[in-house]
Amino acid sequence: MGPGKLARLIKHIHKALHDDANAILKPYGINHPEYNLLMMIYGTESGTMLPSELAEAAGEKSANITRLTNELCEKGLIVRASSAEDRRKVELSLTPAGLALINRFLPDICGLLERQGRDLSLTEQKQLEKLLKKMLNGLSA
Amino acid sequence: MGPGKLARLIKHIHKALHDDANAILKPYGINHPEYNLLMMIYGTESGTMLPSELAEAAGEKSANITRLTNELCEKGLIVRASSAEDRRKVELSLTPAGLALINRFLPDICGLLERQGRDLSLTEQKQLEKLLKKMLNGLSA
DNA sequence: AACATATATTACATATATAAACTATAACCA
DNA sequence: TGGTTATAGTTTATATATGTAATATATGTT
Repeated sequence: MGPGKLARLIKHIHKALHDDANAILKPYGINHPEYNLLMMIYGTESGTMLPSELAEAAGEKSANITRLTNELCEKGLIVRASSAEDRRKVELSLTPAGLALINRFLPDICGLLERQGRDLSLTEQKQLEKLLKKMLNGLSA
Repeated sequence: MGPGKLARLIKHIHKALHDDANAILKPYGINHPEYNLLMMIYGTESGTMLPSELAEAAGEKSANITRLTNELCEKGLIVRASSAEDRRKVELSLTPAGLALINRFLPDICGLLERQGRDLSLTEQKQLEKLLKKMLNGLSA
C-alpha cells in the first residue's frame, strides 16, 4: 500500500462529508459544526450539555465552542443557563425553536446519511466502524 | 448504529492525523498541506505537476494551491516554469533543496505512518482501505 | 477578428487555531 | 476564618487556513 494512502482517503472522505452536509444545511441557516453541536445536545438524556463537554465530543477548542454557541444563541436555537450546583458551569439546552429546526432538517439529513452509506452493506458499515475505532485508538487524540 | 456515527469517527481520525503530521513537520518548516503537495510532485514520473492537477489530487481549491505553492516557492522547495506547449500552464517541480528536505523528514514520517497503522494488521489495513474507497464512491467528490 | 473556454492568480471574506488575560466560582488547607 | 490554588467559561488579540468571486492571460473556435 502506498505510504499515507489511508490518510489521503480519510481526508477526501472527510471533505466530501463536510461539503455535502453544509450544502444540505445551508437552507436551514446553519453550517456543519453548528449542526454537530445541536445534535449532540439533542442526543443527551438530560437535554443539556456543558461547553467543555461539547468541546471534548466535537473535537473543537473551547474558544471555538464559545463562538459557535454564541451564533446558536443569537439564532435562538439554544440557551445558556448557569448550573445550580456549580455556578461556574454553563448548561446549554435547545429552545423550542431549536428543536423545531432539528425536526425540519432531519428528513434531509437522513436522506444524506442514507446516501453516504448506500454503497456499503450493513455488515460492511459495522466492519468499517470497527476498523476506524481501532485505528483511532493508535492516534494521539 | 447511531446516525452519523461514521461521519464523527472520520472527523476525529482526520483531525488526529492532521495534528500528528503537523507536529512532526513543524521542525522542518512546513505544514501538512505543504507536505502533501511536495509528496505528490515527488511521486510523479515526470517530476512536475500542474496547479490544477495538484488541486484535484489534494482536494483543495485552486486558490489554495496558489497560496500553498507560493509558500513552497518562497522557501525554495519548488519552482514554477510556464509550460512550453501551453503557456497558460505552470509546471511545478522540486528544487534540489526540496528533494533534500524530503529525504530529511522521510524517516520521521515513516515512523508516524507506522504508528498510525500499528493497531491494525496488514489484512485489516487492506480491508479498511477497500471499505473507505467504497464509501467514497457514494459521495459527491 | 470576435467570441468562448481554460488556467492560474488576485483580492476579499469567512473560518478556525492559538494563546493570554480576565471573571466568577469552587476547593483546599493552615 | 482567611488566603491560596484550581477550575469553567468567556473575551480578546493574533495568526493561520480556507472559501468565493472577480480578473488577467493564453488558447481554441467560428
